[in-house]
Amino acid sequence: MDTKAQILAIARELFARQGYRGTSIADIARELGVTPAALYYHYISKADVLDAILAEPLAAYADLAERARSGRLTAAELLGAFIDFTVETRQLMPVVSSDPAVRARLDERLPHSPAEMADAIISALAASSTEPKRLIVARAAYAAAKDGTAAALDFGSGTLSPEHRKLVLATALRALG
Amino acid sequence: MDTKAQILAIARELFARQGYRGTSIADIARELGVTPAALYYHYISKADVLDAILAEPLAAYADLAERARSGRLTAAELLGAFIDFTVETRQLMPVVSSDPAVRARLDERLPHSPAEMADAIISALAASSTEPKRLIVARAAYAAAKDGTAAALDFGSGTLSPEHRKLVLATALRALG
DNA sequence: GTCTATATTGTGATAGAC
DNA sequence: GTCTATCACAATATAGAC
Repeated sequence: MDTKAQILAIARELFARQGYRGTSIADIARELGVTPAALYYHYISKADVLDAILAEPLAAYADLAERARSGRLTAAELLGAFIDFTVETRQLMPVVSSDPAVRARLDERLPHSPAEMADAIISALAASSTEPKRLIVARAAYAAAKDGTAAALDFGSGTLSPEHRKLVLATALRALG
Repeated sequence: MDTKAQILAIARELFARQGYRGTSIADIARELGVTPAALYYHYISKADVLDAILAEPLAAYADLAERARSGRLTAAELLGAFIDFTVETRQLMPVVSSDPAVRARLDERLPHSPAEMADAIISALAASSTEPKRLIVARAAYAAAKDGTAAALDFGSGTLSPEHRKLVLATALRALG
C-alpha cells in the first residue's frame, strides 16, 4: 500500500473513533510512524485528507440520491440500496457527518449537501408526497433501515448476512406502511 | 435569569449548533457580553458547563432506562415515553452525544453510559429476548421513534402535535412488529 | 463579578536541510 | 520523502487588581 493510501486508512479509523476535530495531524503521523511535517508532503492540509476520505462515499450517496430522484425505484429497491450503502460506509458516515465542522465544509464544497441528498431519498420513500405525515413516516423508515443495519453489523462482526439484510429491509418497509 | 442560568442557555444553544469541541469559552463569553475569565467565576471549567447542561436530560434518560429494566411497561408505553423524552432534549442530545470527547467524559463519570441506557431500552423493546433478530428489530424501532419525532418537530416548528405523536408511535410499533 | 494580563498547551502549517 | 526547527494562533485556565 502506498503512503497516501496508508494515511487515508489511518485517518479513516481515527476520525471514526475520535471524530475529525478530535484527531490531530500528529495523531495520524504517530500512527504512521513519521513526523507531522511528513504528512504535508502527501496532503496539503488536514481538510484535504478529509476530502480524500469522503470523496468516494459521498459520490456513492449522491448517486443513490439521484436514482431516488429519478423515481424509477420501488421503496424496497431504494431501502435495499440504502442498506447496502450503509454497510459500505459504516465506520465513517455516522461520526464524521455529525461533526458540525465537517458538515459546514461539505455544505460549501458540494453541489448538494448530505442533508439535501437524504431529503431526496426520504422524499422518494414518501412517493414524492409533500404531506408532512408521509415525510415523517418516510424519515422514520429511513432511520429504521440505517440503525437496523448498524445493529445487524454489530451482531455480525461487521458483515451483514443475507438473512439480516432481509430482516432489516422488512422492518423498514413495515415502518413505511 | 441569573448569570449561571444565562451561561447554560447560551452554551446549550452553541453546543447544539457547533458541537462541544467547536464551541470555545470565548464564544460563550462573547454571546454573554463578558470576557472569558468572567465565566470561570461561575463554572470552574468548560467541562463543568457541559456537566451542568447534561445533568437533567441524563437523569431523565437514566430514569427511562430504569423503568424499561423493570419490565413493567408495554412497548407502546416505552416508545411513547421515549418520544416525549426526545422532544424535551431535541436540540442537545443528538449533537452532543455524538461528540467522542463528550462520550468519553460521560462514560467515565456516569454509573451507566448513554449507550448502556439505550441498550436497556432496546432490550425491553425486544421483550428481553437476547436473540439478535429481535434486538436488531428493536433498535430499528427505537431509531424510527427518534428520527420520526425529529421529523415531526421540524414540521411542527419545534412542537409535537398529539396527531403527529400518534403517527410516530404507530410507525415505531409497526416497525417493531 | 468582572476586568487585564498572562501562563501554558495544543494544533495546523511552513521553511529549508538531508 | 522525511527530517528538525519554528511560526502563528487559538484555546483552557489562572493570578491578582478593581
